[in-house]
Amino acid sequence: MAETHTSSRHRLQSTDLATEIEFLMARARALGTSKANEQLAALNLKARSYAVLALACSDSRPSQRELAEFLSLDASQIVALVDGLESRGLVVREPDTSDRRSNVIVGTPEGVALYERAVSVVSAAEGKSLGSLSETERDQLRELLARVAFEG
Amino acid sequence: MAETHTSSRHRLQSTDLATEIEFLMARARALGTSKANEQLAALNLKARSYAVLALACSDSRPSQRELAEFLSLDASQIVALVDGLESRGLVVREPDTSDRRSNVIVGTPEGVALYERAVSVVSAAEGKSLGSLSETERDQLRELLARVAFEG
DNA sequence: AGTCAATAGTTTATTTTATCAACTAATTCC
DNA sequence: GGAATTAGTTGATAAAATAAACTATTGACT
Repeated sequence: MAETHTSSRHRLQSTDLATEIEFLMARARALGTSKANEQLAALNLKARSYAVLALACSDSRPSQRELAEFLSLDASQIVALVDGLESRGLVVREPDTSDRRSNVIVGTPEGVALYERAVSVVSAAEGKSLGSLSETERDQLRELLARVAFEG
Repeated sequence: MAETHTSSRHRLQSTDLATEIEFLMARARALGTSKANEQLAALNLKARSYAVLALACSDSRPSQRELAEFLSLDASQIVALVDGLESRGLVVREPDTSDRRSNVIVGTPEGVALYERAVSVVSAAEGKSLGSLSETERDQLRELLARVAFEG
C-alpha cells in the first residue's frame, strides 16, 4: 500500500519549516478562513466583507483609510468592498463633518442585522477551527497574536 | 489637529472584530509575510517559493501532491513553483520509483546553499516580527498554532 | 486478464486579490 | 496665499486562487 495521507503529513511535520511561526500562521489561517468563507457564503459575505461590515457596525466610526490600515488592505480595495456593501444597503458613507475629504463608514439597520447573523456563523466556525484548544488556551493564543498583530 | 494614526488604531482595536483569532492571524501574518518577503527578495525568493525550497531541502522527499496539501496550495500552483525553482537549478523532479505518476522534489546542492542563506534571513525577519515576545512566549505561540494548523 | 474508479501531475481559463501610478478634492504647514 | 500632504477614487498590471479538462499511471474488483 502506498503511503497514506496522514503519514505523509507527519513526515513533513517534522521538517524545520513546520516549526516556523510564519508558516504555522499561514496554514492555520488558510484552514480557518476557508471554513469561515464556507459558512459566510450563505449570507453572501466573505471574510473580507465581513470584516468591513463588522467595523462599520461597531461604534468606532472608521474612515476608509482607517479600514485600510487596520485590515492590511490597499485603499483601493476598501473602495470596492464598501461599494459592494453600500449597494446592498448594508453600510453608508457618511461625510465626515470635520474633514470633508473623509468618509465615515457606518452600518445601516439592515447591515447590523446581517452582521449579527454573521457573527454567530463566524464564531461557530471559529469554534470548530479551535476545537482542540481549551478556553484558557484560546485566550492565550488571542493575547499572543494580538501582541504580534499590533506591535510597534 | 486631526486624529493621529495611533489613536485611530486603538479605537478600532477595541471592536469585537479585533478579538477574533481569525482576524488577528490574518493581520499578524500580513505583517510577518511582508517583512519576510522584503528580505527574501534579495535572494529572488518569496515566502511561497521559500516554503517549497525548504521542504525540498529537508530529508522528507515530498511529492508535489504532498507539497500542495502541506502548504494549502492547489496542485497547479505547485507545478508553477517547482518549475520556477527547477529552472534555476535549485530543485529537481526525481521520478518516484514506486509510483511513476509521482515526482519527488529534491533540493540540489545549489538549492541547499540558497536555502541555508534564506533560513537565516527568514529567522531574522521572524525575530523582528516577534520582537515583543519572549522565548517562552514564542514557544507557546508555536505550540498553540501547531495544534490549530494540524488539527483533525 | 480486463474493466473501472481514483490519483499525480499538467495545462488552460477564469476570477479574485495585490500592487501601484495617476488624478481630484480637501486639508495642513509654512 | 502657495506648497506639500492626505482621503478617496479610478484604471492598469501582476500575482494568486479556483476550477475544469486532459494524460499517464495505479489500485480495486470481478
